[in-house]
Amino acid sequence: MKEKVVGQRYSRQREEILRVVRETESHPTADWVYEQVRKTLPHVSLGTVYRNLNLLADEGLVQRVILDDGVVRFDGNTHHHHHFICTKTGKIYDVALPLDREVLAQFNAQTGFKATHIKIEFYGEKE
Amino acid sequence: MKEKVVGQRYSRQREEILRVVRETESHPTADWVYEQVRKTLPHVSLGTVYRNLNLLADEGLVQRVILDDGVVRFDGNTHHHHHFICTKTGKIYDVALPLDREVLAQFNAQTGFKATHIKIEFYGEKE
DNA sequence: TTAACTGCAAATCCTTTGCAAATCA
DNA sequence: TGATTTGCAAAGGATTTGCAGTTAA
Repeated sequence: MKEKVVGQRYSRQREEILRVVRETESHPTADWVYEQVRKTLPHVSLGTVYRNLNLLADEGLVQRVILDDGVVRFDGNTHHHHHFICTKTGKIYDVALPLDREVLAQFNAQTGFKATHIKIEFYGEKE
Repeated sequence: MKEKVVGQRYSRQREEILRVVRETESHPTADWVYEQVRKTLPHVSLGTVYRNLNLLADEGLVQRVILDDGVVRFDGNTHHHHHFICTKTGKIYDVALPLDREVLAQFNAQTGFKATHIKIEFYGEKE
């Protein structure tokens, strides 16, 4: 379905890049996305992948994720969520939990800051 | 006090680098540390700063901090703590709060993961 | 037609590394 | 002296950018 995917003009490359990010839960790097997209568009360039990932992230169609290792990854899940990182396998899992309000409230009460949002990373071995 | 600062051999450069990181609360980058150390050791090289920051981080004498912007920073505060990032100024504040156990417990109960530690970033305008 | 997009390659940024000289123990 | 550490400069890896050609609208 060649829908116009952002405010910009349609491009096959962008469509494929978005599809790849959406179809995985692996929180891929730009390079991994590039390798995948190459399977359907062998002449795509890495520059195009970077340009489009950034554009899609700016549009809010994908999320940029940077964890402790400093590696830039992308996530097709654009709902607000946190991450669990398995310390054994390195795998990253999306986790949504209704803890935010509570933690924010406690934090603001205890510190006097006015935090409005929060990002949590959980580490441990996935049971 | 030219104490032997790590398991390795003493060096003036390493001492200065550690001092600079300890004396600021600004969560500096390697480059900022380099500029500061240059004030007392004008011939220090950026490579030496990187080498020592990494060494000190590995020894646990400083902490490496990577937040949403992907920039690698260092923190002389080696106690377990979280960060508050002012969305207006970009300033990073250390925050210690006794919320971890609680959040971890709730998270594990709700998800079935076995998270053992947690990293929280708070965003908002500093009151 | 023409503004947006692409592939390519070069440039940039941050960090690491190899090496010969200097330094600590 | 011998092992570490240094400064320097070159190498590396990830990402961005300039440009001429291509393509969607």
